[in-house]
Amino acid sequence: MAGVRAAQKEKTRRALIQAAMNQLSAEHGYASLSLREVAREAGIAPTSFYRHFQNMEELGLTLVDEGGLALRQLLRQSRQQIAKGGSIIRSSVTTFMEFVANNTAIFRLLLQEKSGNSREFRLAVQREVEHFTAELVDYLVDEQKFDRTIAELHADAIVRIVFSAGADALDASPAERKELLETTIAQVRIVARGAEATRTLARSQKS
Amino acid sequence: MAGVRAAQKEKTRRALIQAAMNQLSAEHGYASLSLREVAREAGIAPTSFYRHFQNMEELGLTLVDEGGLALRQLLRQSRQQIAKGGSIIRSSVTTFMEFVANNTAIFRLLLQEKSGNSREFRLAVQREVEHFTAELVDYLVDEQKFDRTIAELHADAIVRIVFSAGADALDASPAERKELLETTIAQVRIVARGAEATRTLARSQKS
DNA sequence: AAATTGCGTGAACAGGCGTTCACTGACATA
DNA sequence: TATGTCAGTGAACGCCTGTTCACGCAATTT
Repeated sequence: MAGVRAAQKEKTRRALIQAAMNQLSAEHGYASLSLREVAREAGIAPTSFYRHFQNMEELGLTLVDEGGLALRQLLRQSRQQIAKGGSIIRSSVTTFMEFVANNTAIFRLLLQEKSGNSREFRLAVQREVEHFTAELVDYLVDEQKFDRTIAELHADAIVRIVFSAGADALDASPAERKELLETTIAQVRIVARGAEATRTLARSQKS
Repeated sequence: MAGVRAAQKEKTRRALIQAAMNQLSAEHGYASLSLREVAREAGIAPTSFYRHFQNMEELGLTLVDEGGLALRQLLRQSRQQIAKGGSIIRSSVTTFMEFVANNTAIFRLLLQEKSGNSREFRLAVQREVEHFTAELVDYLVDEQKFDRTIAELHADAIVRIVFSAGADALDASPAERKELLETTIAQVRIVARGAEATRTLARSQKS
């Protein structure tokens, strides 16, 4: 009843997930990931893989899920920093970029599969990103009193810019990353100013 | 001296490129593209492949080159239409989205390899995108009299947004694409307004 | 204590892969 | 007309792949 058995199973499951993570890199993407190699790295026989996942695809979707979870944790972390005061934009973008730097493999997976081969994968990643955007929209509506229509455009634009910059950061040196960070912050500010101007415009047309 | 031989060689070379294009799809990405399958579709023996390319990688880079070239030509064409009058932003974004809709395979390749496995690929795609951005910067500086610093931020932000929207368009239905187009146009306008506001701000600080 | 469950195994399979090699035969050159 | 070039070939290679199967054996249940 101690569940020694179940614990051992979970342990090898984690080993498989970790092995897959380790094998993911810039040169060796998910598509060219083999069941046998993953099993080898996890230290089990290829056949045992099937005790835990039906497919490599199922493993992959698990990775995407875990990546999304990590991203959401990041968001929460970022919001706490905002509460302490300081520039909302700077602290959010900085946190995001730190995540990218510290979780290269998982972010690369998310990006790859965002425009990747499997429809199910793409939808899974898209869901994660939408979640991200939705929280930003709520923030803009609640805290900054934007119209929902403008806030949606605004948030979507920011997410697109920041994710795209994150992608570039993967290949960048620390110095380049620093520059990329500042550029991105400046761009997000431009969008914020543009959204503000658009709001003013809408108001003047309304009256 | 008629060059019958050279013509035939070029023809099979094109057949190989076309075959690779045909095999590229949402489900079957470049990474899982096999020399033998490409040769089969091109109607030649696997061994003959080596008469034209040293690697699959070399073929892939050719695809990226051709894709980028096509995209740039299209946009230049679009800019000529602009000269005839009409909204710069609308016509550019529309042209871009039409390209994406009509060249799904090649655009998907560009996106995949932008965050893909091979460093050389990534750099090749990055070069294409930078080329793209550079042309936009020049336009903003020459025609719209922006400072180069602001123009660079501005152009980079636009390219990030538009490419990201293009990626989403790949999976979208015609109706969704229409909506995506309008959203993107609105976002680009927001960025334009933000850049304008930023320029005004910079001027008032200077004086 | 006996019976059952289920994770991990090693052998075996058919099939795909990239790449080499010596060769053919149509075209180009002299 | 004789000679050379070179795109295309088919067989063969060693290697890696996903998946099946029956089996052992420790944890669990009865």
